[in-house]
Amino acid sequence: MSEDGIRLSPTSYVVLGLIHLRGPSTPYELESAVRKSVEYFWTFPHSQLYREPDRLTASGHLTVDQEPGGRRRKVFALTPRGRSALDTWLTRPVEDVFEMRDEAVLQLFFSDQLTATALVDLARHEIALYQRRLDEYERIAARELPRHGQDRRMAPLRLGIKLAEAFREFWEEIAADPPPPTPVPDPVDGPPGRLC
Amino acid sequence: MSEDGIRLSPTSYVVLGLIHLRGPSTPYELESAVRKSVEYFWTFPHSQLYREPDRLTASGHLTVDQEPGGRRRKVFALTPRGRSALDTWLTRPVEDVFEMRDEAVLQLFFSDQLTATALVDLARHEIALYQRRLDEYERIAARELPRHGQDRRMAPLRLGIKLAEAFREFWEEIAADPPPPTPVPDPVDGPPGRLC
DNA sequence: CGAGACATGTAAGGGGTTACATGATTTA
DNA sequence: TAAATCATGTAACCCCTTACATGTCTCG
Repeated sequence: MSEDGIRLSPTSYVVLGLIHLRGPSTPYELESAVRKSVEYFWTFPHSQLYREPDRLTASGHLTVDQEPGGRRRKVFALTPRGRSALDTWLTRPVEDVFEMRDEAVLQLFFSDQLTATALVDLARHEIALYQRRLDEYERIAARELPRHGQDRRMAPLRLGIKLAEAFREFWEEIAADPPPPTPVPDPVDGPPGRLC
Repeated sequence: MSEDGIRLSPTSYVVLGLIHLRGPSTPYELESAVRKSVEYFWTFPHSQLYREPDRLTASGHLTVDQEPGGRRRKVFALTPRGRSALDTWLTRPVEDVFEMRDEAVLQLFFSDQLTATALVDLARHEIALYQRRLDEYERIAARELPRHGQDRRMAPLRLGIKLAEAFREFWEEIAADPPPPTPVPDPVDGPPGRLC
């Protein structure tokens, strides 16, 4: 897709974007920037922040400058090509919408042989998780509000809160009124059910 | 984690779960079952539905029976071990909550140099995507309602609708009232902003 | 100056996506 | 019976995760 070689994944753009915001950075600095920024909606382990800049350097999107002694840190900087890749991406409409890909939801889908109480247990567990998640979000929001107010950097956080609330409400409904399992299909009459 | 060898991913449980629901199945049948069931919240390409059963067979969770002639289809069936893995998974609390991992949200986060109108374009695009998604969900819901009513197999769909609505509303707010870019930090006073 | 924390990487393996490739059935 | 479609798989690559491994600073 890109003229030469590598494919740029969202991870690539996180790296390019953060270096653009911060200026030349070491992987370690990127890691801490991630922790302070996108981590709440896009996590990754630190090893990626060492590997991905190398890839982007090989493809000409970054340059690297390594300290000769001491910690031999690698400082990565944007090249014009990297900058332009970032700009292009920013205005390219994304075709994929979200996917739930939520393991607990998968369990629910396949939960036919679970008793109602077991299901309620799962739901309560999820409620607790989302409540905790919401608490984290609120803490971040409170911390960032004075600096970021309602600017663009805050918007994803508002979305995160919206979504976590939706999940929590969903599981609360399940816990309050656990839906019955799907009746076992009678092989005699009618075609097999659609949602199986 | 499992006693011998392989790690079971959510994909593995989709395969185990569907075979449990349908009985012995070929990958092709699994594919069509996926299309009719979990696909709307957990997609995968058909190649996985050929590879994953092989893995699960190697680990003793499935057995395979291949037709000698014709299409030489492989029919996979649950073993007791596969069945028990499924049961265990069903009651194991999931520790991971959802992650947005939404590329458009990432764009928004890094959209500082975008004009308000360009941002509105992105938002409108997203609104259209989610509207389409919602239409699909409503179509599925209408189709399945008579058979599945309010049972467990329908619950994920309700969640999907809730979430897609949350996304759509979010982008509608962005489009109606595009937030300002984050002010460029003044390097003179104060530490660098948290959300960068 | 020793211990712990901070900082910086590498290696291996796996799961998933993309792409390729071909056999079998149906239909015109 | 040829074309189109349905059906069935394989191969390669790549990103990501997990795990390992080590060096450097800082503070008591």
